[in-house]
Amino acid sequence: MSTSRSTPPGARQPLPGFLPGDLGWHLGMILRGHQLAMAQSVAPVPGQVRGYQLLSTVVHRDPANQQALGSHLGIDRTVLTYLIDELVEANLVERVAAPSDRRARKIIATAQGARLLEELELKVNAAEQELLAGLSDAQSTQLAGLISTLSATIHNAQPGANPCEAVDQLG
Amino acid sequence: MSTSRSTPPGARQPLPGFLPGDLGWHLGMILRGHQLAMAQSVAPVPGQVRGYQLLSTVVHRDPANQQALGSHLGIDRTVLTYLIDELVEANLVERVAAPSDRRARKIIATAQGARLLEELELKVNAAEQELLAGLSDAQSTQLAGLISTLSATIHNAQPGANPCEAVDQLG
DNA sequence: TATTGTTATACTCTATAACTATA
DNA sequence: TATAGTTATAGAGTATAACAATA
Repeated sequence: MSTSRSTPPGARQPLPGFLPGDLGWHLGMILRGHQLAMAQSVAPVPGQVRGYQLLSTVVHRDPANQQALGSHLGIDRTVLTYLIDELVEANLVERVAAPSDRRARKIIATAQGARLLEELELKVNAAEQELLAGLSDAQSTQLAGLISTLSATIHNAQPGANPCEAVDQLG
Repeated sequence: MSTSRSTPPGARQPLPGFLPGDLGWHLGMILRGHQLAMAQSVAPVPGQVRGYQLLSTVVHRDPANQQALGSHLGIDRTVLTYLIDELVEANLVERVAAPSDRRARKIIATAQGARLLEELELKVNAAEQELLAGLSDAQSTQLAGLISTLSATIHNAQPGANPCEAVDQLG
């Protein structure tokens, strides 16, 4: 097991019971299950899970402009334009002028959008809890803490790819 | 769905510090980070992470036919054909006749494919450990256990979507 | 000159349907 | 009739480049 280059001296062993790459395999399976479970809950919003996440972000995180919104959602600005168009068409959000920068648009929820989000959150929460049915409350809490830590680490380590900090500047 | 509304009486509360839907958001961010980290490690294999996972599955799980392989990877049989074509072209795997069923093909690794997998697994493991750098060894082990349980629950609850059991019949 | 957002285009990924050869 | 695999086609999703307005 002597390596000429890649492995650093203090490299850890694979996760117990996991083959190399299994972490991604399990994550992918869980995420697919999540999207499938969510699909039914978020059906009233255009753009599936993405549309729901956009509405949720707009209401709860109040990003200052579309760029901040797109960064948080992890989607390109060109994709975001079309997604927003759909939600505007459905009268769930609207574009308003950003106060500080006349180039930018701020996305806010309409009354109808805010009302719909409240309804959907009940169903989404139920769907997520059902997804976690195989774990105890303590285990679910544990998992939530671990993935919070992990995702925070990741977007700090990859500032270019996911500059989620931008969304934290409330406006 | 027995009720016309939604929330069952014993529904649990959202995860602490999570908005409804945040579970998927965090999972998505971690999975994107994982794919990004893996991309460099698995570059020699065609088809990116999918190609690596295919090679790993063929070597370590020895699925009886393409359908079992595709089920495990969570990809459609029509997509799988093209992916296998690429790996065959690169001389990493080959199609052989399945012993029990003349309609089916079994995918096995070539010597070159097995050799490459061994090399890549060192890098993949290093990449995954780097992704987990923000967690202690104990926390990483904890996380591995939790997502194993979760993914097992999920593909049991969705037998149609992910019949991974089919891959367990070694052959 | 750089940035925000839009639009048009092209590319990738995935799904649908039709076909063969076996069962 | 049903299933394993292939192929061709179509669709969704995403990225690239060019543009207008503003900083």
